[in-house]
Amino acid sequence: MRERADAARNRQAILAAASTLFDTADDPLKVTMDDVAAAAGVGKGTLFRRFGDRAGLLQALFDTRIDGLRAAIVDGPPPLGPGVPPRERLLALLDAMVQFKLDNRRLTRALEQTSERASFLESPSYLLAHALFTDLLTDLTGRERAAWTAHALLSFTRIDLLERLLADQPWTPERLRQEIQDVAAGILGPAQDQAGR
Amino acid sequence: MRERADAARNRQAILAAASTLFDTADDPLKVTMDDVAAAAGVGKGTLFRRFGDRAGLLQALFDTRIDGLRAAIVDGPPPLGPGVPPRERLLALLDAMVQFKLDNRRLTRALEQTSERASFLESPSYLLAHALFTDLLTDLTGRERAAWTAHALLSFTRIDLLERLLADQPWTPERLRQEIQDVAAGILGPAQDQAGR
DNA sequence: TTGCTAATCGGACTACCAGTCCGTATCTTA
DNA sequence: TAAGATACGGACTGGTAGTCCGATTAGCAA
Repeated sequence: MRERADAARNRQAILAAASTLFDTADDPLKVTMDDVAAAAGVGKGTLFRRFGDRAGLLQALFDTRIDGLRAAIVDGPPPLGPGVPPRERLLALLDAMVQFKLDNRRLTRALEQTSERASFLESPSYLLAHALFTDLLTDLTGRERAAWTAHALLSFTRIDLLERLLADQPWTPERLRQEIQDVAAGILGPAQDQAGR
Repeated sequence: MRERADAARNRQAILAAASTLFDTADDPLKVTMDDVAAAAGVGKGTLFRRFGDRAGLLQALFDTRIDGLRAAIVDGPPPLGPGVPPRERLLALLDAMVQFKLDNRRLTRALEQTSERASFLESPSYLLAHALFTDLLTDLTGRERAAWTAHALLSFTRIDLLERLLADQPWTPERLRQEIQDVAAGILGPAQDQAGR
């Protein structure tokens, strides 16, 4: 059955209000569900009925924002899309993820630090990224090492680490991205194709 | 002025009780400060006066446990102690840290997931490890890249990542440690001197 | 031993927040 | 337009970190 008109309207109002709140707040962890409900002009019950819990709301917000990137990866043009040599594609994907998280840093922080129990290592977006990375890595490092190497690369994109680095004086986003690329390139091995290891 | 006898006694009682509680609990995040106070046979006020807050208690516990490792690093024998070539020492240190965190996994989990505001990236033990790693890396990768590379290596030791991997069927602690060593070796670049060891 | 003072004790109390509940209001469809 | 299904909202619950302050006790001097 379709969602009732008022329900759909409220869903949008909540997403819009939450989007602004989390982006604006200095500390997104301090944005409460009451804040969101109030800003959306909606009761608390409505908020929870729509999104289940805090993590659900954050994931929904994150999903709408990351959709463009996901599309670009699934069937976009190079270097993110399919049909690119694994090594290049992995580096491009990693860079795109870093960029995305920095562009959405407050929301990302809220998301990665909210889910305590099922850490963000279990979240749909992480699982998806890990599956894709593992697949691409299988060609480069062999099946054995692919899974762990994928985790290793993804661990560079944790928002607390990224933000911590940017808080240090000499780091700019550009320099950070470049260094991540360098280290990642080291993990992937020399550019020349070497069969297995 | 020295700490009063009853205060010192209570500090020990609290540390002992908390140690047991955090190690025993399935989910150390569910151990409350009330639990600790009750188990130690002490009032809540006493607990907070001694350790400031939850993070302070956890850090104090962690510090007592890690002290042996710290001593081994500062002036112990090879391969952890000083006087070892940077590359070897870094790999040994990394492995020791992984091992330590796994041996103390519940406490480590409580610690790394408790400090929300000042994430564990600001904790004394992380800062110490990062400083040491950066120093050793300066010889290997140059000053420029040392700081970031240190973060990259340390990101492999996050307890949620380690535990997540161990939860997957095929991973044993030994295999995990070996894979971490392999990837870390890749980051550090090929060994300069003779092959094999 | 006795008495004095400052440090310490303990548990009731506050503040805060995620998530629930249920009587009321609104939408949908026939 | 009326009935039933769905959604609304905000008062309420439960649970936790951290505070407060009157009662207690250690440490010390006489």
